[in-house]
Amino acid sequence: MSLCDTAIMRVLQHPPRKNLTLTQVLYALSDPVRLSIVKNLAEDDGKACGTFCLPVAKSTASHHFRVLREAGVIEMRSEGTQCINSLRREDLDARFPGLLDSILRASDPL
Amino acid sequence: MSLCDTAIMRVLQHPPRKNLTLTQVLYALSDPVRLSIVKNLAEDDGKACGTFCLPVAKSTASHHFRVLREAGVIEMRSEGTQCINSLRREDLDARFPGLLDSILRASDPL
DNA sequence: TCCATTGTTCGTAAATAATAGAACAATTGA
DNA sequence: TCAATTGTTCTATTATTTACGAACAATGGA
Repeated sequence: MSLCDTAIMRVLQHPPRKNLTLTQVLYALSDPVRLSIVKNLAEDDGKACGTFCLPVAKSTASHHFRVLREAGVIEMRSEGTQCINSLRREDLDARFPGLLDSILRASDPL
Repeated sequence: MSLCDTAIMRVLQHPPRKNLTLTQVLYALSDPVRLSIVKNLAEDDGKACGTFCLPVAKSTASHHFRVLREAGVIEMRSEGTQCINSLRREDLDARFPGLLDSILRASDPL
């Protein structure tokens, strides 16, 4: 069955670009676990939640992905039983020029 | 009496440049009150705590200044009964190139 | 249909953080 | 010396955040 024909497709809310706020983005990135997710995506975009090696329980990881999504930092789309994540680079760059790059450069290498 | 001769001079702890951490700085700047302090200092450095128009009580403001100081974002020095604040631009730029600028550019004008 | 996989949600507990008022401390000027 | 100014610290309260396990839901393959 094609993905789009799926009867029940989880709809994840993403804030539109214009609604992104600086403080919310900074807050989302101020947690080590969440920052590591973003750093990981910056190097390898489109990864499923389960492929990240995080030092927290599954439910906690789910929470962190949600914080990133609601801040507008990542986009999540379900694909089968998985959840594919990607960085909202264009939106972040448009709204906060240079911010993401400086943060990625400032953080230690993976 | 000269400032340096003062018998009891409050000694404020400031983290050295090398100890600044990205997550701590991001966290410090993720609060609207603290971000407004930093934006204010970026335009008008060397202001005393009392000259900021903040929507919180004196003790709460004191807390926010401390968070900024302990994250290494601002430098505080006492001068008489006042506390003079300045942005640690050079340290921030050295440690996290472009970060402060992008944040100041991204935030709305005062 | 059954089961494994993947991730979310719920309930809850522990830790953090923001806030304010009151008391306090240091400085300066009258 | 006394009082005003400026800011910190203490204490308490409230709210938020992080965390986990258990239960649940959706998907896809055997």
